[in-house]
Amino acid sequence: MAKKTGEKYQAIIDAAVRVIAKHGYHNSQVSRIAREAKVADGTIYLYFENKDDILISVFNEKMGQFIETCRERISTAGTIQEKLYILIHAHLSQLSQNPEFAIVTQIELRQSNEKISKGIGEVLKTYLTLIDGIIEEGIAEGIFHEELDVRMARKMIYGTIDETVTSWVMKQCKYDLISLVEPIHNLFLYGLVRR
Amino acid sequence: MAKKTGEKYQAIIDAAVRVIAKHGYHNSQVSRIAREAKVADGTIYLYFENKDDILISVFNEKMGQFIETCRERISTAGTIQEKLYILIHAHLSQLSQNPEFAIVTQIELRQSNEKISKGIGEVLKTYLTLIDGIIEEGIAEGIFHEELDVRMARKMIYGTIDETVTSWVMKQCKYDLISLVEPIHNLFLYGLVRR
Amino acid sequence: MAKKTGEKYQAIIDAAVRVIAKHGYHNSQVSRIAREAKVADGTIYLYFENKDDILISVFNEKMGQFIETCRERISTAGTIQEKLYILIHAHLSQLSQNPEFAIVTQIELRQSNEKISKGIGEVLKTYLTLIDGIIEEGIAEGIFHEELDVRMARKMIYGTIDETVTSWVMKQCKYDLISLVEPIHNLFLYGLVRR
Amino acid sequence: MAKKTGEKYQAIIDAAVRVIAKHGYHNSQVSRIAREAKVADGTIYLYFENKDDILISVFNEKMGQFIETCRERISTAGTIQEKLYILIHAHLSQLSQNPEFAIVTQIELRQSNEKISKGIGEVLKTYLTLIDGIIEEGIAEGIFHEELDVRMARKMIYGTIDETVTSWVMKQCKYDLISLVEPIHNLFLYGLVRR
DNA sequence: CATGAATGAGTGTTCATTCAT
DNA sequence: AATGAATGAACACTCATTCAT
Repeated sequence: MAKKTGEKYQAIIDAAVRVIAKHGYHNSQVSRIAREAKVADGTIYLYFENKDDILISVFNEKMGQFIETCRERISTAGTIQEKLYILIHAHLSQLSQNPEFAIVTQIELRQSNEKISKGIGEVLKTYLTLIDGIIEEGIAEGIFHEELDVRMARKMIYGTIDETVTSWVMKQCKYDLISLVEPIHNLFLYGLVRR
Repeated sequence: MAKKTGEKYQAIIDAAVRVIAKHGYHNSQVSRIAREAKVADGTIYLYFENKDDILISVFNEKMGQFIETCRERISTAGTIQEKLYILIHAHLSQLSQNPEFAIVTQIELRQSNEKISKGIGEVLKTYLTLIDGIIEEGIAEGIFHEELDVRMARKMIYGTIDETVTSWVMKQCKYDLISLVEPIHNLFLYGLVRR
Repeated sequence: MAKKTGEKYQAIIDAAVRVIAKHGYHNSQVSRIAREAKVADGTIYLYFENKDDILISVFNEKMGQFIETCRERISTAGTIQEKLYILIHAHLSQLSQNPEFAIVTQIELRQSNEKISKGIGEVLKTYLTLIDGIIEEGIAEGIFHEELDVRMARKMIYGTIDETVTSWVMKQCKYDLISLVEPIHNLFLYGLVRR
Repeated sequence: MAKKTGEKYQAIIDAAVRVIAKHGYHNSQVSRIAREAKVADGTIYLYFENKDDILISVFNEKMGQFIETCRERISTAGTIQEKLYILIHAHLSQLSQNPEFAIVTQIELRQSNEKISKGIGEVLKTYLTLIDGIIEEGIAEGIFHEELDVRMARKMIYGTIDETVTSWVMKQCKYDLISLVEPIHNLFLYGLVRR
């Protein structure tokens, strides 16, 4: 029914990101996205089931690329510590370079409804699995604590980075996000306590 | 104009938490909250400016108590490590005992609009300041790394705990949250890397 | 049920005129009138059947005095021409001295509903009858055209004066109303055509 | 945004006149007008900004034609006296033939709010200017008193005719309005006093 | 494929009125 | 007589979705 390809499909996805970033989720009417994408309102429904589907697709498309980029970069790393470093860096640098998308993921998409949350959850899982992989490898290599709770460690990593980006967006993306990679990396590896 | 005391005020606040937790923010009509609180629709507006004000008040009232409890418990602790432990424990145990409120804070309130976000931000700041205090004290006592970036460390602590609670709520609050206090505490103190 | 005397009755009437003149009919809530009269909302209903009754009573009370004043002044006049002059003068001077009441009669009360219109009609009739008396006397005395249609002449007199006051109110009561008595009088007596 | 043409636009305008004339301004809900016009509630908002805009448009559309008709007919007249006669006749005959519109202009539109009054004022001014033209011409031709106050004379003419129509509407449009043209004309030209 | 005019369900808020005290 | 907290009916407007062209 809804065909998920074609240049109009992409145009709508891109328009949606721009509109949501600019006007906020609650002011992103279908007709506004249509206008921004220079298509008719009805055309939207040739490519998307409904409004939620636009939002979910936006996230999937963009997040898909995001994760792929992370995975590729990590694969170039040597040590576990480097992989973790690259993960943090890839996450922050990508959002840093695309503040509009950052606004959408950190703020606007969380203001949406349950159905969207679920749709998003699916893709996020892939990302979390990527993090899990690094942690498990670290344990297997004897670098990380062997009794580490993988899911817990993942929550620390994801939760910390996510909170960092949210703070940055809330502060109008005014400061340099990349400079935080190093301190985050250190916190993850060695924690708060001095030796 | 809107008087923020009285038993009806409390009844509405409590009804709002129940209704939002059960039906979600977007299905929490004023009339539904009124019915749940056993008052007339119009009565709501004797105690609250508007719908947003209900949400903000819910958060302020409940979060106010939450923070106070955290602060009190922390003041009983001896070492910095204990204080951090108690913070994590207080946070998780309180939400653990009130899953309805947890749902509201972790999911529903983030789906609200800008005005609500602002109202919430104020109170949250108090909590973050509480965390900052612990970190600064840890540095001053020479227990934490002296070059620690306080705001970054705070983001790790808050981000990790927040993500932990969100995960728990998303998984229907099925598992024991308190058992996570210990691993979180260890992660915060010593990080991922084995010595 | 509603007792129409007492100092609170008067206080409410006066408060209503002030509130309506200042905030307009559609912004004159019962509670606002009550506050202005320094009585409780419920007290209003000890003196008035309902909101419409306040409005009607305002008009009756004030218009009653208005008509009485007109009648008294006219009785002092000698000729018919003088009586007509005095009528115009009494009408314009009274409203001129009380712009608040003028606003209420010319603008606000006409924005009210059917029931109020009817209540007002009753009192107005008394005024129109007063005008009729002058016209009939004029005809009887052979001063006015004998074939004059009394009701039509009355409509001219009332319609012209009323339109004059409305214009003046719409123009913020900025100019002198009394100076119009003379030209109106001339128009009534001799019409437009030169002899 | 609101496109002010098309058959649905006309249908809504006409429905509004019927509904308001029948049920009164305060009982003319948008949904009622929509039902009468056989369109959906939302369709109203494709053609009108808001409810007030319907009322204003009703007046402008109908009053526009009204004024145009008056102007055309007057242009066929010879003497000033004839022009005045035709003005009165055109005014009364048009409303006489459309009692529904008469009810709306004389009663219901005056019960509306300030914004509507303003919208209406604009068009009315055109009509008053038309009257002014006749008076000025009468003075220039030496037929009317040279010291005539044009604005005052206009108020007499408009006020008298307006009051005449209002009376007629209040009396359920039961008697013949046209038969009043002659006496009104005489009053305007020669006033009350016999020569 | 594409259009965009038309649809109509859904809801926060006001305020005249009541009545227990 | 007086109060004022509580009531609940009423309504304009938005916007996701459809479908005839």
